[in-house]
Amino acid sequence: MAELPFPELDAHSDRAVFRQIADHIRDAIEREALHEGDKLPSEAQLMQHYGVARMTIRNALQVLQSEGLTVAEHGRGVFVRSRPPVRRLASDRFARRHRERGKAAFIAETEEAGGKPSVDSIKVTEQAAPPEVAQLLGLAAGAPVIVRSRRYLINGQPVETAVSYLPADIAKGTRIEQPDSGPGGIYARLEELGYRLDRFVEEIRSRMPFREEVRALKLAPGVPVFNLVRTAYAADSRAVEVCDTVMSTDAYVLSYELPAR
Amino acid sequence: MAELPFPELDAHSDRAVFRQIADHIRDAIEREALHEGDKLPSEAQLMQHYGVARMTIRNALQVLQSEGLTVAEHGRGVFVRSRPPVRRLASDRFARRHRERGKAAFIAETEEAGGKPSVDSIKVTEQAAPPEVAQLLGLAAGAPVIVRSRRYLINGQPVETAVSYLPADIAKGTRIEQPDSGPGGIYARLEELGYRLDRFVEEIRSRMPFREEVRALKLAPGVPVFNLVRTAYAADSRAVEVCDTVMSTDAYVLSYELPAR
DNA sequence: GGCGTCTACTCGTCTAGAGGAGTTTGCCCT
DNA sequence: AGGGCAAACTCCTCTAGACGAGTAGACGCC
Repeated sequence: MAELPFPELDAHSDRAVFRQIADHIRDAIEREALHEGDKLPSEAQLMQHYGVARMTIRNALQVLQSEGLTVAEHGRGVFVRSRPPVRRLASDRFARRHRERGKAAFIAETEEAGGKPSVDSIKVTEQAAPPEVAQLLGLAAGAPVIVRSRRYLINGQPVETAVSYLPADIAKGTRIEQPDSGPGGIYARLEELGYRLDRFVEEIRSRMPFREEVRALKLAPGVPVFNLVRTAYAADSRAVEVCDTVMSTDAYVLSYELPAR
Repeated sequence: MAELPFPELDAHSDRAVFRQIADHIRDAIEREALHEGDKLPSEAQLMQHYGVARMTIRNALQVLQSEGLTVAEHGRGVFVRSRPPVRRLASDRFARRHRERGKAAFIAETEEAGGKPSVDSIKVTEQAAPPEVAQLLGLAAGAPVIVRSRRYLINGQPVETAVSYLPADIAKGTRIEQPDSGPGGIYARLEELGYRLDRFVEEIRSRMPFREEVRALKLAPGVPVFNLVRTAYAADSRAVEVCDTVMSTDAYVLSYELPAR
Protein backbone atom coordinates (compact mmCIF):
# COMPACT_ATOMS: atom_id res chain seq x y z
CA MET A 1 0.00 0.00 0.00
CA ALA A 2 1.50 3.26 -1.16
CA GLU A 3 2.24 5.99 1.36
CA LEU A 4 0.03 9.02 0.95
CA PRO A 5 1.76 12.37 0.54
CA PHE A 6 0.29 13.82 3.73
CA PRO A 7 1.98 14.41 7.09
CA GLU A 8 0.85 12.90 10.37
CA LEU A 9 -1.75 14.45 12.63
CA ASP A 10 -0.54 16.76 15.36
CA ALA A 11 -2.02 15.19 18.48
CA HIS A 12 -1.06 18.20 20.60
CA SER A 13 -2.77 20.72 18.35
CA ASP A 14 -6.16 21.93 19.52
CA ARG A 15 -7.22 22.19 15.90
CA ALA A 16 -9.87 19.56 15.19
CA VAL A 17 -8.66 16.43 13.43
CA PHE A 18 -10.94 16.88 10.42
CA ARG A 19 -9.65 20.43 10.02
CA GLN A 20 -6.05 19.26 10.13
CA ILE A 21 -6.82 16.71 7.43
CA ALA A 22 -8.57 19.34 5.34
CA ASP A 23 -5.52 21.57 5.81
CA HIS A 24 -3.19 18.84 4.54
CA ILE A 25 -5.22 18.27 1.40
CA ARG A 26 -5.74 21.99 0.82
CA ASP A 27 -2.00 22.54 1.10
CA ALA A 28 -1.36 19.80 -1.43
CA ILE A 29 -3.78 21.46 -3.85
CA GLU A 30 -2.35 24.93 -3.29
CA ARG A 31 1.25 23.93 -3.82
CA GLU A 32 0.04 21.91 -6.80
CA ALA A 33 1.13 18.53 -5.55
CA LEU A 34 -2.44 17.76 -6.65
CA HIS A 35 -3.48 19.30 -9.97
CA GLU A 36 -6.84 20.20 -11.45
CA GLY A 37 -8.84 17.08 -12.14
CA ASP A 38 -6.62 14.79 -10.05
CA LYS A 39 -8.32 12.17 -7.97
CA LEU A 40 -7.88 12.41 -4.22
CA PRO A 41 -7.15 9.27 -2.20
CA SER A 42 -10.40 7.44 -1.46
CA GLU A 43 -12.14 7.77 1.87
CA ALA A 44 -10.96 4.27 2.78
CA GLN A 45 -7.34 5.14 2.00
CA LEU A 46 -7.52 8.32 4.05
CA MET A 47 -9.12 6.45 6.96
CA GLN A 48 -6.25 4.00 6.91
CA HIS A 49 -3.57 6.66 6.56
CA TYR A 50 -4.84 8.77 9.43
CA GLY A 51 -6.34 5.99 11.52
CA VAL A 52 -9.67 7.78 12.02
CA ALA A 53 -13.34 7.01 11.43
CA ARG A 54 -15.00 7.52 8.11
CA MET A 55 -17.15 10.43 9.27
CA THR A 56 -14.02 12.31 10.23
CA ILE A 57 -12.65 11.93 6.72
CA ARG A 58 -15.99 12.89 5.21
CA ASN A 59 -16.08 15.97 7.41
CA ALA A 60 -12.68 17.02 6.09
CA LEU A 61 -13.77 16.46 2.48
CA GLN A 62 -16.95 18.43 3.18
CA VAL A 63 -14.88 21.42 4.22
CA LEU A 64 -12.93 21.38 0.98
CA GLN A 65 -16.04 20.93 -1.08
CA SER A 66 -17.75 23.92 0.47
CA GLU A 67 -14.61 25.94 -0.17
CA GLY A 68 -15.06 25.08 -3.82
CA LEU A 69 -11.75 23.24 -4.01
CA THR A 70 -13.01 19.74 -4.77
CA VAL A 71 -15.99 17.92 -6.24
CA ALA A 72 -17.15 14.44 -5.29
CA GLU A 73 -18.49 12.10 -7.96
CA HIS A 74 -20.64 9.27 -6.75
CA GLY A 75 -19.03 5.93 -7.46
CA ARG A 76 -15.87 7.49 -8.95
CA GLY A 77 -14.02 9.47 -6.34
CA VAL A 78 -13.26 12.99 -5.17
CA PHE A 79 -11.45 15.27 -7.60
CA VAL A 80 -9.65 18.58 -7.52
CA ARG A 81 -12.10 20.94 -9.18
CA SER A 82 -11.06 22.26 -12.55
CA ARG A 83 -12.14 25.69 -13.63
CA PRO A 84 -13.76 26.30 -16.97
CA PRO A 85 -12.25 28.96 -19.19
CA VAL A 86 -13.22 32.41 -18.03
CA ARG A 87 -15.47 34.78 -19.94
CA ARG A 88 -14.57 38.40 -19.59
CA LEU A 89 -17.37 40.95 -19.68
CA ALA A 90 -16.05 44.31 -20.72
CA SER A 91 -17.88 47.45 -19.72
CA ASP A 92 -18.32 48.58 -23.34
CA ARG A 93 -20.13 45.45 -24.45
CA PHE A 94 -23.39 47.31 -24.89
CA ALA A 95 -21.87 50.19 -26.82
CA ARG A 96 -23.94 51.25 -29.79
CA ARG A 97 -21.18 50.51 -32.28
CA HIS A 98 -21.46 46.84 -31.35
CA ARG A 99 -25.23 46.80 -31.41
CA GLU A 100 -25.33 48.35 -34.85
CA ARG A 101 -23.64 45.30 -36.30
CA GLY A 102 -26.99 43.61 -35.76
CA LYS A 103 -26.05 41.07 -33.15
CA ALA A 104 -26.91 40.91 -29.51
CA ALA A 105 -23.89 41.30 -27.23
CA PHE A 106 -23.87 37.72 -26.03
CA ILE A 107 -24.00 36.17 -29.49
CA ALA A 108 -21.29 38.40 -30.92
CA GLU A 109 -18.89 37.92 -28.03
CA THR A 110 -19.26 34.19 -27.86
CA GLU A 111 -18.73 33.67 -31.58
CA GLU A 112 -15.71 35.94 -31.46
CA ALA A 113 -14.23 33.72 -28.76
CA GLY A 114 -14.87 30.65 -30.89
CA GLY A 115 -17.82 29.27 -28.92
CA LYS A 116 -21.29 28.23 -30.02
CA PRO A 117 -23.84 30.50 -28.35
CA SER A 118 -27.44 29.54 -27.83
CA VAL A 119 -30.42 30.86 -25.92
CA ASP A 120 -32.89 28.73 -24.11
CA SER A 121 -36.12 28.76 -22.07
CA ILE A 122 -37.29 32.08 -23.48
CA LYS A 123 -40.50 33.17 -21.80
CA VAL A 124 -42.32 36.45 -22.18
CA THR A 125 -45.14 37.50 -19.87
CA GLU A 126 -46.86 40.59 -18.61
CA GLN A 127 -46.83 41.05 -14.84
CA ALA A 128 -47.05 43.55 -12.04
CA ALA A 129 -43.57 44.97 -11.36
CA PRO A 130 -41.89 43.61 -8.23
CA PRO A 131 -41.07 46.44 -5.78
CA GLU A 132 -37.30 46.69 -6.48
CA VAL A 133 -37.89 46.68 -10.20
CA ALA A 134 -40.63 49.28 -9.96
CA GLN A 135 -38.28 51.50 -8.01
CA LEU A 136 -35.46 51.16 -10.52
CA LEU A 137 -37.83 51.83 -13.42
CA GLY A 138 -39.39 54.78 -11.65
CA LEU A 139 -42.84 53.19 -11.81
CA ALA A 140 -45.56 52.89 -9.21
CA ALA A 141 -45.41 49.62 -7.31
CA GLY A 142 -47.34 46.97 -9.22
CA ALA A 143 -47.34 48.86 -12.53
CA PRO A 144 -47.53 46.49 -15.51
CA VAL A 145 -44.22 45.40 -17.04
CA ILE A 146 -43.22 43.07 -19.84
CA VAL A 147 -40.96 40.34 -18.45
CA ARG A 148 -38.55 38.47 -20.73
CA SER A 149 -36.66 35.61 -19.13
CA ARG A 150 -34.12 33.37 -20.84
CA ARG A 151 -31.02 31.27 -20.32
CA TYR A 152 -27.75 31.65 -22.21
CA LEU A 153 -25.55 28.71 -23.13
CA ILE A 154 -22.09 28.30 -24.63
CA ASN A 155 -21.43 25.02 -26.42
CA GLY A 156 -24.53 23.67 -24.72
CA GLN A 157 -23.32 24.57 -21.21
CA PRO A 158 -25.56 27.02 -19.33
CA VAL A 159 -23.63 30.08 -18.19
CA GLU A 160 -26.14 32.75 -17.34
CA THR A 161 -29.80 33.41 -16.70
CA ALA A 162 -31.39 36.76 -17.36
CA VAL A 163 -34.73 38.41 -16.72
CA SER A 164 -35.55 41.74 -18.34
CA TYR A 165 -38.32 44.06 -17.21
CA LEU A 166 -39.68 46.81 -19.46
CA PRO A 167 -42.55 49.20 -18.76
CA ALA A 168 -45.64 47.85 -20.53
CA ASP A 169 -46.42 51.26 -22.01
CA ILE A 170 -43.12 51.07 -23.90
CA ALA A 171 -42.88 47.43 -24.87
CA LYS A 172 -46.43 46.21 -25.19
CA GLY A 173 -47.41 45.23 -28.71
CA THR A 174 -43.87 45.60 -30.05
CA ARG A 175 -41.47 42.94 -31.21
CA ILE A 176 -40.00 42.98 -27.68
CA GLU A 177 -42.96 40.83 -26.74
CA GLN A 178 -41.95 38.18 -29.28
CA PRO A 179 -39.68 35.38 -28.07
CA ASP A 180 -37.27 36.28 -30.87
CA SER A 181 -36.81 39.99 -30.43
CA GLY A 182 -34.93 40.35 -33.73
CA PRO A 183 -31.44 41.46 -34.82
CA GLY A 184 -29.46 43.42 -32.25
CA GLY A 185 -31.72 42.36 -29.39
CA ILE A 186 -34.10 44.45 -27.34
CA TYR A 187 -31.75 47.42 -27.12
CA ALA A 188 -31.90 47.74 -30.88
CA ARG A 189 -35.73 47.57 -30.70
CA LEU A 190 -35.83 50.25 -28.02
CA GLU A 191 -33.78 52.60 -30.17
CA GLU A 192 -36.06 51.96 -33.16
CA LEU A 193 -38.97 52.91 -30.93
CA GLY A 194 -37.28 56.25 -30.34
CA TYR A 195 -35.72 55.59 -26.95
CA ARG A 196 -32.13 56.52 -27.67
CA LEU A 197 -30.09 54.83 -25.00
CA ASP A 198 -27.93 57.14 -22.98
CA ARG A 199 -26.34 55.22 -20.16
CA PHE A 200 -26.46 52.04 -18.11
CA VAL A 201 -26.07 51.54 -14.38
CA GLU A 202 -24.90 48.12 -13.27
CA GLU A 203 -25.14 46.91 -9.69
CA ILE A 204 -23.13 43.84 -8.78
CA ARG A 205 -23.77 41.53 -5.87
CA SER A 206 -22.45 38.08 -5.14
CA ARG A 207 -23.83 35.31 -2.94
CA MET A 208 -24.27 31.58 -2.73
CA PRO A 209 -26.82 30.33 -5.29
CA PHE A 210 -30.38 29.28 -4.56
CA ARG A 211 -31.38 25.74 -5.30
CA GLU A 212 -32.99 26.56 -8.62
CA GLU A 213 -29.89 28.47 -9.67
CA VAL A 214 -27.69 25.46 -8.94
CA ARG A 215 -29.93 23.46 -11.25
CA ALA A 216 -30.36 26.03 -14.00
CA LEU A 217 -26.65 26.83 -14.21
CA LYS A 218 -25.35 23.35 -13.37
CA LEU A 219 -23.18 24.87 -10.65
CA ALA A 220 -20.56 22.88 -8.76
CA PRO A 221 -20.90 22.96 -4.97
CA GLY A 222 -19.04 25.80 -3.30
CA VAL A 223 -19.30 28.17 -6.28
CA PRO A 224 -20.96 31.54 -5.64
CA VAL A 225 -22.90 33.50 -8.27
CA PHE A 226 -22.77 37.05 -9.51
CA ASN A 227 -26.06 38.88 -9.50
CA LEU A 228 -25.80 41.78 -11.93
CA VAL A 229 -28.70 44.19 -12.26
CA ARG A 230 -28.45 46.57 -15.17
CA THR A 231 -30.73 49.55 -15.63
CA ALA A 232 -30.84 51.17 -19.06
CA TYR A 233 -31.66 54.89 -19.28
CA ALA A 234 -32.86 56.71 -22.36
CA ALA A 235 -31.65 60.17 -23.33
CA ASP A 236 -34.42 61.81 -21.30
CA SER A 237 -33.14 59.94 -18.21
CA ARG A 238 -36.15 57.69 -18.22
CA ALA A 239 -35.35 54.13 -17.17
CA VAL A 240 -36.50 51.87 -20.01
CA GLU A 241 -35.24 48.45 -18.94
CA VAL A 242 -34.03 46.57 -15.90
CA CYS A 243 -32.14 43.36 -16.58
CA ASP A 244 -31.46 40.98 -13.72
CA THR A 245 -28.80 38.38 -14.53
CA VAL A 246 -27.28 35.55 -12.54
CA MET A 247 -24.03 33.92 -13.60
CA SER A 248 -21.48 31.52 -12.23
CA THR A 249 -18.53 33.34 -10.69
CA ASP A 250 -16.45 30.49 -11.99
CA ALA A 251 -17.01 31.39 -15.58
CA TYR A 252 -16.88 35.17 -15.43
CA VAL A 253 -14.60 38.09 -14.75
CA LEU A 254 -16.30 41.48 -14.91
CA SER A 255 -14.23 44.34 -16.21
CA TYR A 256 -14.98 48.07 -16.09
CA GLU A 257 -13.11 51.05 -17.37
CA LEU A 258 -13.62 54.31 -15.51
CA PRO A 259 -12.41 57.79 -16.28
CA ALA A 260 -10.38 59.44 -13.50
CA ARG A 261 -11.75 62.87 -14.35
CA MET B 1 -43.63 20.62 24.15
CA ALA B 2 -44.49 23.09 21.42
CA GLU B 3 -45.11 21.90 17.90
CA LEU B 4 -42.46 23.03 15.45
CA PRO B 5 -43.66 24.90 12.38
CA PHE B 6 -42.33 22.29 9.94
CA PRO B 7 -44.23 19.68 7.94
CA GLU B 8 -43.66 15.94 8.14
CA LEU B 9 -41.10 14.07 6.09
CA ASP B 10 -42.24 12.62 2.80
CA ALA B 11 -41.31 8.95 3.15
CA HIS B 12 -42.02 8.27 -0.53
CA SER B 13 -39.76 11.03 -1.79
CA ASP B 14 -36.37 9.94 -3.08
CA ARG B 15 -34.95 13.19 -1.79
CA ALA B 16 -32.64 12.48 1.14
CA VAL B 17 -34.12 13.07 4.58
CA PHE B 18 -31.52 15.67 5.56
CA ARG B 19 -32.23 17.58 2.35
CA GLN B 20 -35.96 17.55 3.03
CA ILE B 21 -35.29 18.94 6.49
CA ALA B 22 -33.00 21.61 5.06
CA ASP B 23 -35.75 22.46 2.56
CA HIS B 24 -38.28 22.93 5.34
CA ILE B 25 -36.06 25.29 7.26
CA ARG B 26 -34.98 27.15 4.14
CA ASP B 27 -38.62 27.64 3.20
CA ALA B 28 -39.36 29.01 6.63
CA ILE B 29 -36.53 31.51 6.27
CA GLU B 30 -37.54 32.52 2.76
CA ARG B 31 -41.15 33.13 3.56
CA GLU B 32 -39.95 34.93 6.69
CA ALA B 33 -41.61 32.65 9.20
CA LEU B 34 -38.10 32.89 10.65
CA HIS B 35 -36.54 36.34 10.63
CA GLU B 36 -32.98 37.58 10.68
CA GLY B 37 -31.34 36.77 13.98
CA ASP B 38 -34.04 34.31 15.05
CA LYS B 39 -32.93 31.17 16.80
CA LEU B 40 -33.68 27.89 15.05
CA PRO B 41 -35.04 24.96 17.07
CA SER B 42 -32.16 23.13 18.76
CA GLU B 43 -30.73 19.94 17.32
CA ALA B 44 -32.48 17.99 20.07
CA GLN B 45 -35.85 19.54 19.26
CA LEU B 46 -35.43 18.83 15.57
CA MET B 47 -34.41 15.22 16.29
CA GLN B 48 -37.57 14.78 18.28
CA HIS B 49 -39.78 16.47 15.75
CA TYR B 50 -38.54 14.44 12.81
CA GLY B 51 -37.63 11.29 14.69
CA VAL B 52 -34.18 10.98 13.13
CA ALA B 53 -30.61 10.70 14.38
CA ARG B 54 -28.59 13.67 15.39
CA MET B 55 -26.18 13.43 12.45
CA THR B 56 -29.10 13.72 10.06
CA ILE B 57 -30.13 16.99 11.66
CA ARG B 58 -26.56 18.24 11.67
CA ASN B 59 -26.27 17.38 8.01
CA ALA B 60 -29.33 19.46 7.25
CA LEU B 61 -27.98 22.39 9.27
CA GLN B 62 -24.64 22.06 7.50
CA VAL B 63 -26.37 22.51 4.15
CA LEU B 64 -27.99 25.75 5.29
CA GLN B 65 -24.78 27.04 6.78
CA SER B 66 -22.82 26.50 3.59
CA GLU B 67 -25.59 28.29 1.72
CA GLY B 68 -24.92 31.24 3.96
CA LEU B 69 -28.42 31.20 5.42
CA THR B 70 -27.58 30.40 9.04
CA VAL B 71 -24.74 30.64 11.54
CA ALA B 72 -24.15 28.32 14.48
CA GLU B 73 -22.89 29.71 17.75
CA HIS B 74 -21.25 27.24 20.06
CA GLY B 75 -23.26 26.85 23.25
CA ARG B 76 -26.00 29.24 22.12
CA GLY B 77 -27.82 27.88 19.13
CA VAL B 78 -28.20 28.23 15.39
CA PHE B 79 -29.46 31.54 14.09
CA VAL B 80 -30.79 32.97 10.85
CA ARG B 81 -27.89 35.01 9.57
CA SER B 82 -28.43 38.73 9.62
CA ARG B 83 -26.84 40.88 7.00
CA PRO B 84 -24.83 43.94 7.92
CA PRO B 85 -25.80 47.20 6.26
CA VAL B 86 -24.53 47.31 2.73
CA ARG B 87 -21.84 49.66 1.53
CA ARG B 88 -22.27 50.81 -2.02
CA LEU B 89 -19.17 51.48 -4.06
CA ALA B 90 -19.94 53.90 -6.84
CA SER B 91 -17.85 53.94 -9.96
CA ASP B 92 -16.96 57.61 -9.54
CA ARG B 93 -15.49 57.22 -6.08
CA PHE B 94 -11.97 57.91 -7.31
CA ALA B 95 -12.93 60.96 -9.32
CA ARG B 96 -10.50 63.83 -8.94
CA ARG B 97 -13.13 66.15 -7.53
CA HIS B 98 -13.40 63.90 -4.50
CA ARG B 99 -9.68 63.45 -4.13
CA GLU B 100 -9.09 67.17 -4.15
CA ARG B 101 -11.01 67.53 -0.95
CA GLY B 102 -7.96 65.96 0.68
CA LYS B 103 -9.45 62.73 1.92
CA ALA B 104 -8.91 59.23 0.69
CA ALA B 105 -12.05 57.71 -0.82
CA PHE B 106 -12.65 55.23 1.99
CA ILE B 107 -12.43 57.78 4.77
CA ALA B 108 -14.67 60.31 3.08
CA GLU B 109 -17.36 57.79 2.16
CA THR B 110 -17.49 56.16 5.54
CA GLU B 111 -17.78 59.43 7.44
CA GLU B 112 -20.47 60.58 5.06
CA ALA B 113 -22.45 57.46 5.89
CA GLY B 114 -22.03 58.14 9.60
CA GLY B 115 -19.47 55.42 10.33
CA LYS B 116 -16.08 55.61 12.02
CA PRO B 117 -13.41 54.58 9.50
CA SER B 118 -10.03 53.26 10.47
CA VAL B 119 -7.09 51.63 8.78
CA ASP B 120 -5.09 48.85 10.23
CA SER B 121 -2.06 46.55 9.66
CA ILE B 122 -0.35 48.97 7.30
CA LYS B 123 2.81 47.43 5.91
CA VAL B 124 5.07 48.81 3.22
CA THR B 125 7.79 46.72 1.59
CA GLU B 126 9.80 46.55 -1.60
CA GLN B 127 9.50 43.27 -3.49
CA ALA B 128 9.83 41.64 -6.87
CA ALA B 129 6.54 42.01 -8.73
CA PRO B 130 4.43 38.84 -8.86
CA PRO B 131 3.76 37.77 -12.47
CA GLU B 132 0.14 38.97 -12.76
CA VAL B 133 1.02 42.32 -11.23
CA ALA B 134 4.06 42.75 -13.47
CA GLN B 135 1.86 42.10 -16.46
CA LEU B 136 -0.77 44.63 -15.42
CA LEU B 137 1.89 47.24 -14.69
CA GLY B 138 3.69 46.55 -17.97
CA LEU B 139 6.89 45.65 -16.13
CA ALA B 140 9.33 42.81 -16.66
CA ALA B 141 8.60 39.83 -14.43
CA GLY B 142 10.33 40.31 -11.10
CA ALA B 143 10.85 44.06 -11.50
CA PRO B 144 10.98 45.88 -8.14
CA VAL B 145 7.68 47.26 -6.83
CA ILE B 146 6.62 49.08 -3.68
CA VAL B 147 3.94 47.05 -1.91
CA ARG B 148 1.51 48.74 0.49
CA SER B 149 -0.87 46.40 2.30
CA ARG B 150 -3.52 47.44 4.80
CA ARG B 151 -6.92 46.58 6.22
CA TYR B 152 -9.94 48.88 6.37
CA LEU B 153 -12.43 48.90 9.22
CA ILE B 154 -15.76 50.57 9.89
CA ASN B 155 -16.70 51.04 13.55
CA GLY B 156 -13.97 48.55 14.37
CA GLN B 157 -15.35 45.86 12.05
CA PRO B 158 -12.95 44.79 9.29
CA VAL B 159 -14.57 45.15 5.86
CA GLU B 160 -11.80 45.08 3.29
CA THR B 161 -8.15 44.24 2.77
CA ALA B 162 -6.09 45.93 0.09
CA VAL B 163 -2.63 45.52 -1.38
CA SER B 164 -1.24 48.19 -3.71
CA TYR B 165 1.68 47.66 -6.04
CA LEU B 166 3.57 50.61 -7.56
CA PRO B 167 6.66 50.50 -9.78
CA ALA B 168 9.70 51.21 -7.58
CA ASP B 169 11.04 53.77 -10.06
CA ILE B 170 7.93 55.86 -9.43
CA ALA B 171 7.29 55.40 -5.72
CA LYS B 172 10.68 54.76 -4.19
CA GLY B 173 11.83 57.47 -1.82
CA THR B 174 8.47 59.29 -1.95
CA ARG B 175 5.85 59.65 0.75
CA ILE B 176 4.10 56.65 -0.80
CA GLU B 177 6.67 54.57 1.05
CA GLN B 178 5.55 56.01 4.38
CA PRO B 179 2.83 54.14 6.30
CA ASP B 180 0.82 57.36 6.36
CA SER B 181 0.81 58.43 2.75
CA GLY B 182 -0.72 61.82 3.54
CA PRO B 183 -3.93 63.69 2.67
CA GLY B 184 -5.87 62.34 -0.30
CA GLY B 185 -4.00 59.02 -0.28
CA ILE B 186 -1.56 57.64 -2.79
CA TYR B 187 -3.53 58.87 -5.80
CA ALA B 188 -3.00 62.42 -4.59
CA ARG B 189 0.74 61.70 -4.17
CA LEU B 190 0.97 60.25 -7.66
CA GLU B 191 -0.57 63.37 -9.16
CA GLU B 192 1.85 65.58 -7.21
CA LEU B 193 4.65 63.52 -8.69
CA GLY B 194 3.39 64.47 -12.15
CA TYR B 195 1.45 61.32 -12.99
CA ARG B 196 -1.90 62.80 -13.88
CA LEU B 197 -4.39 59.97 -13.55
CA ASP B 198 -6.37 59.29 -16.67
CA ARG B 199 -8.44 56.18 -16.14
CA PHE B 200 -8.91 53.07 -14.02
CA VAL B 201 -9.66 49.53 -15.06
CA GLU B 202 -11.35 47.34 -12.47
CA GLU B 203 -11.58 43.57 -12.75
CA ILE B 204 -14.04 41.83 -10.49
CA ARG B 205 -13.98 38.21 -9.46
CA SER B 206 -15.79 36.39 -6.71
CA ARG B 207 -14.99 33.14 -4.92
CA MET B 208 -15.07 31.47 -1.54
CA PRO B 209 -12.49 33.00 0.82
CA PHE B 210 -9.19 31.45 1.82
CA ARG B 211 -8.62 30.64 5.45
CA GLU B 212 -6.61 33.79 6.14
CA GLU B 213 -9.33 35.89 4.53
CA VAL B 214 -11.96 34.38 6.81
CA ARG B 215 -9.80 35.43 9.74
CA ALA B 216 -8.80 38.86 8.52
CA LEU B 217 -12.34 39.85 7.54
CA LYS B 218 -14.17 37.92 10.28
CA LEU B 219 -16.33 36.30 7.62
CA ALA B 220 -19.35 34.16 8.45
CA PRO B 221 -19.34 30.69 6.91
CA GLY B 222 -20.93 30.49 3.48
CA VAL B 223 -20.11 34.08 2.53
CA PRO B 224 -18.08 34.57 -0.67
CA VAL B 225 -15.68 37.46 -1.24
CA PHE B 226 -15.24 39.97 -4.02
CA ASN B 227 -11.73 40.24 -5.39
CA LEU B 228 -11.43 43.61 -7.11
CA VAL B 229 -8.21 44.42 -8.94
CA ARG B 230 -7.90 48.05 -10.00
CA THR B 231 -5.21 49.30 -12.35
CA ALA B 232 -4.61 53.05 -12.48
CA TYR B 233 -3.31 54.55 -15.73
CA ALA B 234 -1.62 57.91 -16.09
CA ALA B 235 -2.28 60.27 -18.98
CA ASP B 236 0.49 58.69 -21.06
CA SER B 237 -1.28 55.31 -20.63
CA ARG B 238 1.42 54.08 -18.31
CA ALA B 239 0.08 51.84 -15.51
CA VAL B 240 1.15 53.44 -12.24
CA GLU B 241 -0.61 51.33 -9.65
CA VAL B 242 -2.32 47.99 -9.22
CA CYS B 243 -4.55 47.62 -6.17
CA ASP B 244 -5.77 44.17 -5.19
CA THR B 245 -8.67 44.28 -2.73
CA VAL B 246 -10.71 41.58 -1.05
CA MET B 247 -14.05 42.34 0.57
CA SER B 248 -17.00 40.51 1.99
CA THR B 249 -19.82 40.18 -0.55
CA ASP B 250 -22.12 40.57 2.41
CA ALA B 251 -21.16 44.14 3.03
CA TYR B 252 -20.79 45.48 -0.50
CA VAL B 253 -22.70 46.26 -3.62
CA LEU B 254 -20.57 47.46 -6.51
CA SER B 255 -22.13 50.01 -8.79
CA TYR B 256 -20.93 51.22 -12.18
CA GLU B 257 -22.29 53.77 -14.57
CA LEU B 258 -21.54 53.24 -18.24
CA PRO B 259 -22.22 55.42 -21.24
CA ALA B 260 -24.26 53.76 -24.00
CA ARG B 261 -22.42 55.63 -26.74
C1' DG C 1 -15.38 -9.73 -31.19
C1' DG C 2 -19.44 -8.34 -28.57
C1' DC C 3 -22.42 -8.54 -24.75
C1' DG C 4 -23.96 -9.35 -20.34
C1' DT C 5 -22.92 -10.32 -15.46
C1' DC C 6 -20.39 -10.31 -11.41
C1' DT C 7 -17.60 -8.05 -8.22
C1' DA C 8 -14.80 -4.75 -6.06
C1' DC C 9 -14.49 -0.16 -5.21
C1' DT C 10 -16.32 4.41 -4.89
C1' DC C 11 -19.21 8.00 -2.42
C1' DG C 12 -24.14 8.84 -0.18
C1' DT C 13 -27.23 8.29 3.63
C1' DC C 14 -28.46 7.14 8.18
C1' DT C 15 -28.24 5.20 12.96
C1' DA C 16 -26.69 5.21 17.88
C1' DG C 17 -23.80 6.54 20.86
C1' DA C 18 -19.84 9.03 23.77
C1' DG C 19 -17.32 12.84 25.70
C1' DG C 20 -16.19 17.87 25.37
C1' DA C 21 -16.68 22.79 25.58
C1' DG C 22 -19.15 27.25 25.56
C1' DT C 23 -23.49 29.81 27.44
C1' DT C 24 -27.27 30.72 30.28
C1' DT C 25 -29.96 30.36 34.23
C1' DG C 26 -31.28 29.92 38.63
C1' DC C 27 -30.35 28.75 43.15
C1' DC C 28 -27.79 28.72 47.31
C1' DC C 29 -24.87 30.78 50.42
C1' DT C 30 -22.94 34.72 52.28
C1' DA D 1 -28.56 42.28 47.47
C1' DG D 2 -24.68 40.11 45.58
C1' DG D 3 -21.29 36.60 44.33
C1' DG D 4 -20.29 32.04 43.19
C1' DC D 5 -21.44 27.68 41.60
C1' DA D 6 -23.77 23.90 39.56
C1' DA D 7 -27.06 22.25 36.36
C1' DA D 8 -29.15 22.37 32.02
C1' DC D 9 -28.84 23.38 27.58
C1' DT D 10 -26.44 24.47 23.45
C1' DC D 11 -23.34 23.02 19.49
C1' DC D 12 -18.65 20.41 18.41
C1' DT D 13 -15.90 16.39 17.60
C1' DC D 14 -15.34 11.68 16.94
C1' DT D 15 -16.29 6.60 16.86
C1' DA D 16 -18.31 2.26 14.73
C1' DG D 17 -21.20 0.35 11.95
C1' DA D 18 -25.01 -0.59 8.37
C1' DC D 19 -27.06 -0.41 3.89
C1' DG D 20 -27.59 1.82 -0.67
C1' DA D 21 -26.33 3.20 -5.24
C1' DG D 22 -23.23 4.54 -9.04
C1' DT D 23 -18.86 3.11 -11.65
C1' DA D 24 -15.52 0.36 -13.82
C1' DG D 25 -12.96 -3.53 -14.77
C1' DA D 26 -12.62 -8.65 -15.11
C1' DC D 27 -14.62 -12.54 -16.76
C1' DG D 28 -17.12 -15.82 -19.17
C1' DC D 29 -20.55 -16.85 -22.43
C1' DC D 30 -22.32 -16.55 -27.00
